[in-house]
Amino acid sequence: MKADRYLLPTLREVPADAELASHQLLLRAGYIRQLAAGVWSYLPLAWRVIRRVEQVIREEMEAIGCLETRLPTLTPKELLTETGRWDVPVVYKLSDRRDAEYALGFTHEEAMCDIVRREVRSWRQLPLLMFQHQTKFRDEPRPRGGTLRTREFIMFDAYSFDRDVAGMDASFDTFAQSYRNIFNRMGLPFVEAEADGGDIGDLDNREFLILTDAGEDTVLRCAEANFAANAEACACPDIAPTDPDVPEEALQTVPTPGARTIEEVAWFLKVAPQKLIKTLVYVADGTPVVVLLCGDREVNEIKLRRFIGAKDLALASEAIVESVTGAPVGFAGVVGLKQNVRMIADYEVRYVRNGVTGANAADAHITGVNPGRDFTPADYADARVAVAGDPCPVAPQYLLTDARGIEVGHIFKLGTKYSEPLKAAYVAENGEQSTILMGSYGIGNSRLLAALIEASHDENGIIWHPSVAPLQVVVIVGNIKDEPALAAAETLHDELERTGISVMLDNRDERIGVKFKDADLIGYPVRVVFGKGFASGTVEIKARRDAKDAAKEVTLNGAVDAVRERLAELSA
RNA sequence: CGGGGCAUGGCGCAGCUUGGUAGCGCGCUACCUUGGGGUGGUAGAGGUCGUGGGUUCGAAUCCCGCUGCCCCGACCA
Repeated sequence: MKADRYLLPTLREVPADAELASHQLLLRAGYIRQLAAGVWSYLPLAWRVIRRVEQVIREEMEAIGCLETRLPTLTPKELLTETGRWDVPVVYKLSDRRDAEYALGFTHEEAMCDIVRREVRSWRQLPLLMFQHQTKFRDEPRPRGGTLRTREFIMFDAYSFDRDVAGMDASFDTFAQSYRNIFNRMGLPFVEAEADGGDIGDLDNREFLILTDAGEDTVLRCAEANFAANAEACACPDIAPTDPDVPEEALQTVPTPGARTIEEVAWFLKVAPQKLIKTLVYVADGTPVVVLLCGDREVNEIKLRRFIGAKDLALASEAIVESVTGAPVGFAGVVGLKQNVRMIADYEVRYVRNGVTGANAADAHITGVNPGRDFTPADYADARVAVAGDPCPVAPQYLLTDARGIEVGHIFKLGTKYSEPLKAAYVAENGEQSTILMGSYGIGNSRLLAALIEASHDENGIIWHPSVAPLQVVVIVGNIKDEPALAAAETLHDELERTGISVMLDNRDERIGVKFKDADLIGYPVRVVFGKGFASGTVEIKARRDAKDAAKEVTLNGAVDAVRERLAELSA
């Protein structure tokens, strides 16, 4: 590759719209350009990285016998109607000239399962693993962070089809290990976390994240127990406090004029927020439910919805709150609700002694409230959001710490969630029809582009791992008017390419400082300079991650070997 | 969808308060110069000031509507 014939639109200044380091560097180093909100063009350098990423994944898929396919982007409405996913909010819809309707592919469980239901007959054909690399379309409410969250993005997605649960579990484990191999090969430090499967599937699932402050997700971790979970899915164990027993006080109604929020009531009554029993009214599939939490806690609607088994769950409207409690919003309480509705309390509420709760009447609260004596919830459940400082769910003697993370991969056991409605079945060994069990596995390739940079850059630019770098080596000619140097650099460029090492020859008529700056910005793992030492037969070799002045002189004859050694060392 | 911000040559910005010839730096073109971390100089090219309307003799500037983009939140298969 010759720089004078390449598209290298590097920017000296930071584009105003970019906040994240990865976003700024992708723009400044000439990798991407924006076409619309959440819609990005990949310039030649970025496309090379994407293809490298795809290749690493492809090789790991071949290693586990996962077959590469390419499914359509257009998905007919009828197929998505079979699984009830035509009307999910992120779908881009379009119609043809005969008014037939289609979705732009946002994921491919249905399309992949459709092939299997048509072509797979017998247990002998299972398990079957297939994958593709493809552009997905999702009408994101808010794209952000360059290629971190976009409306059109490149994704690896794989699907497993198994005979039984044991097979599905084995496939899941196979992919989990494959993911570790993939990210390790890219030199990407990652964490595996228990996660919420969203609507895609609610069986076992696991996220692969890289930890960075730029991340959108909060990960809770326990180093001692080697535990990690996405905060939205992290379990909270039911643990009794070790506090000494406190005698129960009598109920007392106290005036709290205008104090509606937890903070206001806690301040007004001079009690700790965790003494307050927060009383929330939800509507689950049309039925009101009262949820109780300690005042310093937030409800985890994902856990709550799952516990109730509801399809829809949302905070009740003001009118419903008033009809359930008989009081304006802000004064709901556990004692003396107007309507008899199901009451679900978070585990912690069980251990509240002499708590405070709304009086179900305007401008009043009740003190001395004790569970068991004054109210009895239908259920105690894990209903709150876990936060840093909470006990670890697997080793409660340790406390969780938090960190931000970018989700780069997610794997799911799907069971029969899609194969059942789509009627994907096979004839088992015993001659009976049986439903196929599925798994699905995704990696956001274009998001990975940003994540790799978040995980590896400095103030001068990107630092690529050789496995994903757009080019392995940049050969810089200090001054192209030095014709022997230029000629020798061209020869080295050709030799390196012949040995299978991708290389950019920076033969532009620029000062050497410009070439150094661009090389650092673009992030080639290894740099070779034809400069001062060339007259005496040497060139300089330096890895991008080395210090500025760490270049080593090698003889021109030894340059190819030296580059190869350096790359091997960087790849380890 | 709620809150905030921005829109002026390719990029970064000033000009707007107080209406009167559209400006700066970088980049780009040509030539000279320089040649180890974005060299210095000379001469150039390039802008319907996001868009529609209104006020005015006159609008980048004042008023109203719309659109686009960014950030926070909601949401996020």
